[in-house]
Amino acid sequence: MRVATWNVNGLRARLDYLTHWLAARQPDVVGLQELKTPTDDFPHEYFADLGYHAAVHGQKSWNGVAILSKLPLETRQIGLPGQDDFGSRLITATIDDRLLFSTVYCPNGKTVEHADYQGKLGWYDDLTQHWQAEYELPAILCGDFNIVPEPLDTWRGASGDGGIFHTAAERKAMQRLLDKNLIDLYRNQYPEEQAFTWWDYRGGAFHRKHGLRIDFLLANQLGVQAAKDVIIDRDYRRKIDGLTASDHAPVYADLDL
DNA sequence: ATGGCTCTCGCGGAGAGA
Repeated sequence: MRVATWNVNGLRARLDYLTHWLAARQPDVVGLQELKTPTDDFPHEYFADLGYHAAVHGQKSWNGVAILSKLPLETRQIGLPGQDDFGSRLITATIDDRLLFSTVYCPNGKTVEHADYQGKLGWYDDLTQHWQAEYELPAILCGDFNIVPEPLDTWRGASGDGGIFHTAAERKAMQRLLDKNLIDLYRNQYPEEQAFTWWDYRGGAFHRKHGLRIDFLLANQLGVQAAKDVIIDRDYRRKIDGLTASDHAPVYADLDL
């Protein structure tokens, strides 16, 4: 089973590009973030024609998450409890009764001085409280976490410490979540590798290798045991057939499930 | 030091993103 996460930066703007990627990589389950589309406007029939069921938690203009699945899926949770005011940022489903799959779009925080920064930390605390340390199924928690876990995960290295996405408080919040028996699949497979999942659109950041690793596939122990290979799909951060990419690359893993 | 691009809404230009 191939599972993936991708912040598409606008579902409607990315529909042709996303379709190209689905055809090329043939993922079984995809967590999408930043739909910027209301739930009722989600193009279910379009994805059905591509062979995907969908569970959707959308919103006008901003945020919005969804799960695409070739296998039957059953929605388990829509929205992070207690955090409705922060937008549509979490959806969870079981896939074919074999996998618990949750995808999140964690708040950005804007700047360390902004009120949203404290809100981001609170949102993380609620996510950590919501996530169970033990699931009977293999479980994946994936998405755009908007935190750089360690200096290796940013082009700025240790000189980035203290800036938004790079603060000690954010890293502790991330660690408390990981302490719920979650493993970062990419970092687990590549302990020393520097690889990014996001590059600013501006200033040729992609070609200058000025990126961040902020999109993760986290897994419980059963999920880690099933994981075979993890790929950060940098090819799909480039323009393809004149189509503009998201500023995030997809990340996918093959699970022996 | 700053902004550098792209998205949405909606029809001009502002806000958000990371």
